[in-house]
Amino acid sequence: MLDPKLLRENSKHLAERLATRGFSLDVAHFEILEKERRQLQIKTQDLQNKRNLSSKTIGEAKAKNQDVKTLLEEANTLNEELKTTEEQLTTIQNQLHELYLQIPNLPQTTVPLGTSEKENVTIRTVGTVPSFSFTPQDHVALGSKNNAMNFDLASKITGARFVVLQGQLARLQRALIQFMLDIHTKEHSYQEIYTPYIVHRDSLLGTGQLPKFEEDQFALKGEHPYYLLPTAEVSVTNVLRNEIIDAKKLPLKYVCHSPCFRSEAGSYGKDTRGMIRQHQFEKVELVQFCLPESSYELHEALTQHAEIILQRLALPYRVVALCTADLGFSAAKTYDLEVWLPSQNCYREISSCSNFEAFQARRMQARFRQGTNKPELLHTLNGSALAVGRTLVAIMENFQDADGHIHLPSALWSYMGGIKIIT
RNA sequence: GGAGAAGUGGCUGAGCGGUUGAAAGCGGCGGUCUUGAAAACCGUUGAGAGAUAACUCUCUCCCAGGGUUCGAAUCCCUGCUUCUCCGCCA
Repeated sequence: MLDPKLLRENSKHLAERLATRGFSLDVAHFEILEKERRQLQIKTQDLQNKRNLSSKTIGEAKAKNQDVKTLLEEANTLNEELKTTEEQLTTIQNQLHELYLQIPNLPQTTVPLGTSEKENVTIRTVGTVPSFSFTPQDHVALGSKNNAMNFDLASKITGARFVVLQGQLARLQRALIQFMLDIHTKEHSYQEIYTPYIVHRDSLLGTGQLPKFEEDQFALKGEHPYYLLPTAEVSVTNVLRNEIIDAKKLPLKYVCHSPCFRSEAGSYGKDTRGMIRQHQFEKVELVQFCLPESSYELHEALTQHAEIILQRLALPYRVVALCTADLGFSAAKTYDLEVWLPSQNCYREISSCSNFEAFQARRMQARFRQGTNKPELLHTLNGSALAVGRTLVAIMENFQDADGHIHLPSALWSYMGGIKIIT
């Protein structure tokens, strides 16, 4: 959510900045609502004040055993007017709140302008793309050996866009999770955290998945409006919802492994083959809470933390700054990490590292306090480090040999019980 | 799943339906004292919103949402959470 004050004072300017990311704000409509809200609020508060005073008078009169009949009649008339005014105010406040929830974050000033993902800017390219003396297979073909990666089996159990991993591939996925968690906890000093995989509406509202992206979520049937976790960003960021934390404790850094569930509505026909786009996948997520003045510095650092995983795994990748048009709803700035996939002969997203500034914190009322100052909104950051399923795919495809064996990067050997090659 | 109890400020904890935004204690902050610290003493100390050029003033908030009432932290209903007991269970 944007700062309502800022929006009121600068609606035209903000509308221009929002337009760069393809969002059109109806300034006229907004200003009408705001004007109405303001008038109704003043009127309501005035009537409430009168009501409070009159009640006090009645109390005092009663204490002196005076007759309060006329006072009561006056109070009743006042209350009728107050009631309708309050209802009008509530209606308009709700309308405004709905509107606020629909407005995406402002792109930060360094975000490249663009009208489509084609205008994303590559910041750096790391590692060398492998060259093969044979035609490399994709992970689906590689994984079909011994049924180690089995999509038919998954669809028998559940349906399309799920996978069953068996044997050494299942182990490799587990090894990757451990490997990533170890690096972030030991080398980057993140606190490991385990959270529920089911969340309620308020959590999704807090991080910005709702109300706009309802169709991307898996909603659970039952008496509670529960959803499957689309990313640990949701559960971990909401740790500080409605909290005021001591500035001395900042930055707060969490790492969380979780499965992620996405309905992938609207992506029919996209990446239908293989493990790239699934309804369920594993991810290791980094989340940070920090002071506003340090969020951009920490955003760079967090991106580095994700990059280090790719480097240790010897995977070729590039870092891309998303342009205004490609920015996610809640993000002010995002770097995507894209890993090389030989079968597709291109780089594919494996991580997304974003600075949300105060956008999520305002929705969540996540604040900090410095000394005895007034509470202020935190800045939140997060990034995948990494998407585990896609990392598995990248390892299989980049490190295959002519026989279809996978030569594991040395960083994983100890996590695989000494296994260096998956045959 | 069944039966009970409870949810008040950073924490502990009072609070007959009417100057209670809320006693008291702890903690925090400022001060006195002290070479310094501790102790003691004094003062101060919630959040959000609106009006105003400003001093200030007003409104809302005692888990959440409804209701009763001129007036609700206090009464009623629903939900959520926590605790205790029973049942079931990885």
